[in-house]
This record gives sequence, C-alpha cells and structure tokens, in this order.
Amino acid sequence: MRIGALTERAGVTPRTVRYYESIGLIPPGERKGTGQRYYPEEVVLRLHKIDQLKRLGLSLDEIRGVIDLYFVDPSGVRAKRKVLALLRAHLAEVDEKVDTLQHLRSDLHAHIKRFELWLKGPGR
Amino acid sequence: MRIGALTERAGVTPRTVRYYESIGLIPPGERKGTGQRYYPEEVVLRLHKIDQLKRLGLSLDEIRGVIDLYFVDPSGVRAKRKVLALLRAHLAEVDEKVDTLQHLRSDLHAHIKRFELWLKGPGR
DNA sequence: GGAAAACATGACGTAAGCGTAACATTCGAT
DNA sequence: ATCGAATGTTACGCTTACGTCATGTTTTCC
Repeated sequence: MRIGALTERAGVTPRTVRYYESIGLIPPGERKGTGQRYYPEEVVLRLHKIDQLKRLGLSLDEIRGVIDLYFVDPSGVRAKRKVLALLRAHLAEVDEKVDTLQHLRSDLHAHIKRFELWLKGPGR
Repeated sequence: MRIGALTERAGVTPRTVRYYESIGLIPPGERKGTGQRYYPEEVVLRLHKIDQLKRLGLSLDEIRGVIDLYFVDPSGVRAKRKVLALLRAHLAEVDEKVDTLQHLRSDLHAHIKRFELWLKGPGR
C-alpha cells in the first residue's frame, strides 16, 4: 500500500503521514529503491488509534509515549512488566480524566436545572 | 485585588491574565487612573473554570463560547432559553467525550489483562 | 512512449498559547 | 523622599501540528 491508499483509509493527509514518520510516531514506510513509501495494513490501525488518542486531548508527544503499548508484543518478561506498568499508568490518567469530565457534567446539569426552574417558575 | 494576587490565587502568570483579557476571555481589570488592573473576587473563579475546561481539551476559543454560561445571569426569557440551549449542547459534547474515554478505558483494560495472563501463564 | 496522476523533498506559513526580555511607571514600606 | 517590588507596554521568540507552494521523480494508463 502506498501513501495515497493509506491516507484515504486512515482519513489523514500525506503531509500528516510524513510528519508522523518524521517524529517517529509511525514506522517509516519501506522504500522499494524508488523512493516511495510502502506500508503494511497495520499502519492504518495505528493511525486510527493515534486519531482516537488525539481526540482525547493527548499531544503527539504523549501519544508517542503510549502508542506502542497497543501494537507491540514484547518478548521477555522484563519488557512485558514494563509495558504493563505503562498501561496501568495510562489507565490511571484516563480514569482521572473521566472523573474531571463527570464533575463538569454534573456541574452542567446543575446549571441546566437552575435555568429550567427559572423558566418554569420565574419567582425569585 | 491587583494582578499579582489574582495570578497567585488562580495559579497562572500575569502574562496569561493579560493575554486572556486581550482575547476577551476575562473582563478587563478596572484601571484606577494609574494604569494598573484591579479585579473582583469572581475573576479567580473564572480563571479556575477556564483552567478546568482547558484540561478537558477545549481551546481558548471554544471556552470563550461557553464560559459565560457559568457566570452570567441573563435576564429576559429569550436570553435564558438561549443559554439553556447552549448548556444542553455543551452537555451533549461532554457526554460524547466521556463515552470515548470509556471506550479507551475498556480497551486499555483488555490490553492489561492480556499482559497479565501472559505473565502468569506464559503458555501461548 | 507520453501525458496525467501520484509521490518525493525542501521550505515557508500559520494559529494557539503563552515565555521572556527590555524598558518605563507605580506602589508600599522605611 | 527613596528604594525595591510590583505592574505596565511593546515586541520578538517558541512549540505544536500540520497546510501549502515549488519543483523534481515515479507510476500508471491509453
């Protein structure tokens, strides 16, 4: 798969793909002597995952720190333990974010009720 | 309260406060003839709310679109209805974000379990 | 084999969100 | 009154995450 097909399937531009490659966020496309990049299927998934994490507010830098957790199969117990630790840390962050959002949510809810009451019974 | 006290209580720098003022995110500090800005208490709360929304991934531009919902008491039924509509839209966005995060969360959980199993019983 | 796509490599541009001088005023304490 | 700390105003710098030429090669299709 060349860059065009990849970008179409992943919903990004070629510029983005080359940029991601330049900062080590995706593996470099294999050059078949002619200069053009050829990609395997899994890069599509990787780009989708990157997009998902981006929408959650992670910077590309932060994403680079965790993206491999989703695709790498580390051999060796040491590596596995390390990845596991990272995954757990990541989970903790996500939990915290959910928490903040829940607070904001109930906050919003309170405001909404206040307005609704105000509209129904304008007294006070 | 002058800018120093404000920034200390809100956990931001003077630069940030002046910048926020310049883009209309906070009300301009009242100048008492001498050029210096004086702020009322509520600006602290406003800055905290801005910070909260920022951490949820909103841009300052988006924040400007919703921040007043938290502090303005619109008079007039039209205004109330409008604010209410905006609040509900905002709530929908928040709900969607929570949803995405929950998905990522269970995703992470699955990965973690995979690794745990792998460590316990390395067979396969 | 020849033209139109598709791809490559620079290089510059941009918007957001401040940091960081540099220099002039103003405030608060002595 | 004075001196250091706080504040004021430009104004340039920096990072992130790409967009957008410009210009040159490679593929592909008739």
